[in-house]
Amino acid sequence: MTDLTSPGAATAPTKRGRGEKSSATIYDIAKLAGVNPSTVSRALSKPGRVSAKTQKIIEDAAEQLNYQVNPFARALPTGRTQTIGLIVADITNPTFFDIIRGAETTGSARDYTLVLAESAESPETEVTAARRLLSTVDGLILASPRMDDDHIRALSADKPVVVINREIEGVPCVVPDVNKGISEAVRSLAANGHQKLAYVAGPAQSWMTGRRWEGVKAAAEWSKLSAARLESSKPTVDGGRQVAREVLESGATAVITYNDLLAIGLMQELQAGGMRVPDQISIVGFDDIFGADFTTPALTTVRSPLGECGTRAVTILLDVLQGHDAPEEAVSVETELVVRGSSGRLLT
Amino acid sequence: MTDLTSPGAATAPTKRGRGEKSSATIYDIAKLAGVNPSTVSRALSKPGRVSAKTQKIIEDAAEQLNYQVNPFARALPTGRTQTIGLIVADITNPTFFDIIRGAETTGSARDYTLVLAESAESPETEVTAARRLLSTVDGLILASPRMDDDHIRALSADKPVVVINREIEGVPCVVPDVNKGISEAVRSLAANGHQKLAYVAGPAQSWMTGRRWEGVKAAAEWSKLSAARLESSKPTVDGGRQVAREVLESGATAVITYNDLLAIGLMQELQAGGMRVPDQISIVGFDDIFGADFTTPALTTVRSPLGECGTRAVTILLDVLQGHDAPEEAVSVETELVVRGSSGRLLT
DNA sequence: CCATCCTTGTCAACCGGTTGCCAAAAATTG
DNA sequence: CAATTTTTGGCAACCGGTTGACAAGGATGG
Repeated sequence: MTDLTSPGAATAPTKRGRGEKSSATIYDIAKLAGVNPSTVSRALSKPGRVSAKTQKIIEDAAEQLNYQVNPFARALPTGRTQTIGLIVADITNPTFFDIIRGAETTGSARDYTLVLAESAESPETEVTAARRLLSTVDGLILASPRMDDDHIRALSADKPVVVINREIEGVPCVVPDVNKGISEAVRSLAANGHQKLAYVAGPAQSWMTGRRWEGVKAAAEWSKLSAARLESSKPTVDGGRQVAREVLESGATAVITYNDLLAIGLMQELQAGGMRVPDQISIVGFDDIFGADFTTPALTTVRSPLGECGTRAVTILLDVLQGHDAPEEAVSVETELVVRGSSGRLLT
Repeated sequence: MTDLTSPGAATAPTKRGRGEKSSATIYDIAKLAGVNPSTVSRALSKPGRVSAKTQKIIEDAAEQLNYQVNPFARALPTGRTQTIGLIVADITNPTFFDIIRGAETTGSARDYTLVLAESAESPETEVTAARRLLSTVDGLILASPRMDDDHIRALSADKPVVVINREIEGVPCVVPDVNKGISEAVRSLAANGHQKLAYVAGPAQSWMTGRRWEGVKAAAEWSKLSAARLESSKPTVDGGRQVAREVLESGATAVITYNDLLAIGLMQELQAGGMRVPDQISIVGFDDIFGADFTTPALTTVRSPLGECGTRAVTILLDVLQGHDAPEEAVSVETELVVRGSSGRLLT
């Protein structure tokens, strides 16, 4: 365990005259070990470039001085910062929590630090934030970016960029393959006697909302169900409540929503209006966010492995940084239906 | 809007021979403006040190070259990075989501970038992460830290540190004042005819769990209720389910839990066992996390303004960085009872 | 035993800013 | 108009590493 209490009082680095504790530099080590600073640099970062003997001496000295590289001094000539940036559209949206966590954990395991920024759903803010981050990180991950393809390609030309939840020609992407999960959902609904399906769409600028609708449409066709597309005002609990009336009017007995928040809001509003879920209407959400199982009944949902998306994105990014090639095709991660209580047999 | 497409082809900075786009330096600007690099540096960072005329010339040149400072080059001599670190105990714990968001938003507004790390509830990991971050950020925020006071003080001696959700002598802290919220909760329960109260505690190493218990005990005494303390295995939904039996056996008709997750798990388990909430038992959570209103009935809870904690912590940190003094006392933010459906009159 | 090659450490330049010190230029004052 | 003070810009050192070029030292081979 790192010992924080001993500032190495014996052979203090002593740089600033005052009592300030400043960390040791490679020059301090060099002096202590009796070699040239550049040798220290090599010993510490170029394995094999220095004889085992000197290596040992230098490492001991470094240890004794409690040396830590100054990341900025290193970054200046090399450009490498051991840092990756992550930009999410909305920090409050739980969809991103898992992505953040996956990215942080994976990065951390490979000694990279995560730098986080939010675009607040604004394409302009996103571009600005991306530009700002790009200069200080080794690579960038964009989760559900709102800016247009060209901007992303421009960033990508500068430094490695990986995109989550969207496919962009020429940029490595990690995208949940919605088809599997959706067909499971639709098949399950069909098996339970449903015939009229509704899809509640998300925001127009989200690439995913269209993708999911296509999946639903195709699966419904295959299972010989009818499918109607309804629009929501915003992809939140509130938005879900607001679309409830439309859902009822559509006559659908099963609803798949763009995301879980919509599903939860919709369910709350329908239940408040006296509808029984799932007896009278089945509701299936999307993503399996935190809290999806807090509802009564618990929400059936198509799980997107968001955490894995974060993990994969970081992995790809770090691989690219190490000189590997990025996957040509978008990397797809599997989705699956999680059956809970909000969907089931129709009991009219 | 930032124009990403024009790399300034006309007067390209031209540094690396190859087609690589490297951004312009102050030397490029100096040449273009016909002044010394140091003058450029001053014009760009020391307002007033340079005559208005030269200032203008330099700014124009910078604009034309699409100049951006190199943060590392600046950080090297100054130590300033325009960056703050945030360490949370558990990224998956929704309690921290709001803190993260508050911190990111506030920092961003004052042109600071947020660097995020997780300790995975381990004191050792936390110390390591803190050490690693500390060297690259201007200041550090520790949310519900798990390491001991001395380690925190050691960090604090190095660079400004602000702690959230814990009080430590000599370190600026932001702590929700639980008393107001708790007394509201207990008074409300007493008014609803409850007499036996139980408190479900959280993890022992959490400073907050004790604090909350004391609040509950004091408020119960004041309102002439009995209060029993029960232990949970872990502060999660699962932990809540596991403690349900004990709660029943305690004979309490009202429960206050260390956090919302426990409350939600507890409620699910009790309901699964046939108990009616709130008719037979009232449940009050803590924090008002995302999803607390997804349950049926929606959870009554003592809201901790976590987002505000993040905001306040960043504000204090940046103030300190600007030379202001840190508040002597721990800054306390108000908690309040949010009455929803899970608490109410006892109907036996 | 000397020529040759490989290993290993040193020198010095460089990354891109910041800043103390000084002198030239401008402004103020008598 | 000269003397003095205040601005303003330039010089050069420095932050703490990295790295190409090179030479000294050691091992190997003929």
